[in-house]
Amino acid sequence: MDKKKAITIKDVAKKAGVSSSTVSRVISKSPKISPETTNTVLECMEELGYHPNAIARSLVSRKAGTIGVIMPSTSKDALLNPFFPEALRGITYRASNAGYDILLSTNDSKEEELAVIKKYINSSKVDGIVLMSSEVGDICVEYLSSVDFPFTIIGSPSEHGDRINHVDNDNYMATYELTRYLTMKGRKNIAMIAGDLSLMVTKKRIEGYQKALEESNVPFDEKKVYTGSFDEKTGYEYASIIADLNPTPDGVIVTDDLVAFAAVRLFKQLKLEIPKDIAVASFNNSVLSRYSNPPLTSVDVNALALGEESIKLLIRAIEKGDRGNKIIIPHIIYKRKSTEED
Amino acid sequence: MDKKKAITIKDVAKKAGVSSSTVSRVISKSPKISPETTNTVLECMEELGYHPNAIARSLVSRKAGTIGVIMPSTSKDALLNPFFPEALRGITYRASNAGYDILLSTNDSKEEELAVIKKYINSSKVDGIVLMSSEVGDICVEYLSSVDFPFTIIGSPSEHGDRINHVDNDNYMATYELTRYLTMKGRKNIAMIAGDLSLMVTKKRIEGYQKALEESNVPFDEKKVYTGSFDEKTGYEYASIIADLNPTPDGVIVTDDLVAFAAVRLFKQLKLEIPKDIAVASFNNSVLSRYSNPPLTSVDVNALALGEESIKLLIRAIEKGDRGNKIIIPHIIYKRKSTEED
DNA sequence: CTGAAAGCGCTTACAG
DNA sequence: CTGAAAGCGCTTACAG
Repeated sequence: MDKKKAITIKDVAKKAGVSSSTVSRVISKSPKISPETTNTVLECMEELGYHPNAIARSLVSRKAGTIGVIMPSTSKDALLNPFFPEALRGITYRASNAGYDILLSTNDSKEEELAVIKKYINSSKVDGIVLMSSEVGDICVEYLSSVDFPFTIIGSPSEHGDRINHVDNDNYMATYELTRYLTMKGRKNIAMIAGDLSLMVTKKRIEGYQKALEESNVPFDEKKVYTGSFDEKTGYEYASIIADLNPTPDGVIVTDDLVAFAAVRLFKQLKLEIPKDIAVASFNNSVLSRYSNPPLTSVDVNALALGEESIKLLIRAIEKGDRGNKIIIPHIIYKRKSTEED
Repeated sequence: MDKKKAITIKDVAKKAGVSSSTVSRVISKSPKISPETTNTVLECMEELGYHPNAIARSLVSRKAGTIGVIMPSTSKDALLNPFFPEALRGITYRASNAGYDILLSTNDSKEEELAVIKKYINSSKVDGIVLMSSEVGDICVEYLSSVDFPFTIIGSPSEHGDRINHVDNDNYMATYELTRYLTMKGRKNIAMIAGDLSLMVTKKRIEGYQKALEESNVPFDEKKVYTGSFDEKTGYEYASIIADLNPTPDGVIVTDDLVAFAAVRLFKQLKLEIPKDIAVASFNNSVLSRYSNPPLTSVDVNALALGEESIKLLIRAIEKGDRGNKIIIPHIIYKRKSTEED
């Protein structure tokens, strides 16, 4: 593939009878160019079909005009719920509005993520980075902080949070409210399937759950909090353990619809009625939760807004050097039949 | 944000006591550098913490090292099924293995897509482009062909397909098989909810459906093919129309699980038994199809492979100028209770 | 096997 | 308001 000789700023300059400096200033909308020259230059650009070369521009301006987005591809952060696509949509939307492109990377481990981050930064390909997931003691957060490169986390950092830009839900409060709602409905024996303990969000949610139980005078029993891997299979396994408890819990909080859905299926197999015998409440408000039988009560975390705000924060970090900003996106609890007896 | 003075090839050259040409050659693994010089240069790079600047490299090599991915964000291509995230995973995986980064753009219309494509190309930010969806008479396909820029479609082009790289399923055959399978089960009155007619995939699927009916001596009736917008609401509406037909069809093919799921719910509301009264078969094999009650027979299109192969093709297009290659990814029909009476 | 030089397409002080 | 010149950090013929 040989590329044909590109039309450059010089061609435009020659045609317009000005210097390339002037053309450059027209491109960057510098105010000190007379309207007339601006116009002739603009016309010449049009006629020649000229387009600025972003690469050359980056080289001298030392701005990539690009934001790196680091996304997990599997595992801990169940990729099956619409969280990531939705957040990504918010990210690309805001970024492109602000004139940034998105460099996307999906990775299977934190080590891989770190390698990509270093590559992006060292090769000057990006001006800032969005981390779409973070865990306790996250090595990527650690690294980005240490080199003071502009970045934002979707989620919360486990350490020095006052110096790290992040956007998150109030997961403590969301789970508190969800649990309180169940206890208000008279549930007194509530289990939880919580996800991977290495994730900050899991910790926060367990805290909210515990707090709500305590306030409701329902004893907190850490044995009834099931953590670890997080997929359909886990949903089945934990659900069957929960069903076997004596007495059987009358409520379960599950932190993802997909897993909740699996649990519901198992409960139904065991002839447990939902919500009569056991209420089920969940997170992410995906299609699954709406269409499940019965429909699942679920917390909508507003992934779109999380994505959008992460970019707003990042751009402030890039352009103004802002650090340590935090934005909380409101959640909404959608109450459905899985917790509401008729 | 002022960036600290970067460590450049010159610093390495000085420290190693060689010219920057030599350092450059070491970076690009040019064979004509002696092992000794190579080693000392490598050491110096290590000691100085040197990393090549990808931007500068791109400028002179005229290669961006980046692939643009154009993704629809809404509408016609129901974003709720895991197709896009999965395909994206295949794309990023293959691309990063081949040393390319991914520039991602999500767009709400073909006009927007075209604008982004032009921007990517004109600003030299990408070496090639993947189109994740295409419609009949697609303006992006038209443009990319006309400028002969390397690109691949996931799906099929409506015109001059012999010159356009694309990877697709055999949607004609998949739907043919699915329909035949229903007629073999004794279904004689099969409706179809097919999706947006402006998409190539919709046309192909309708053709396969028609062919199978004809071969089964079941008359094809285009009135029983429901096209147009494609979401949960559509699923409900068309399903209620279908249920009202006289006689009521004994089978329906729906080209997406989410829509099928909505249809199933409506049928159940109307006390139609599935599959006894009406069999339902669908596409995409998402979580929904597995967890639906009853589980849905669904065609798995292997989005991951579609993504991976699209990149393989694109890289050949970029690096070797290949055009007009086509790859067919095998589909798998997962037969489940929605079409299988016990 | 290695170096000096030109150049990729821009921007930006500096000078006028 | 405009231009000449230097430079961003690299690669690549050309020459030796």
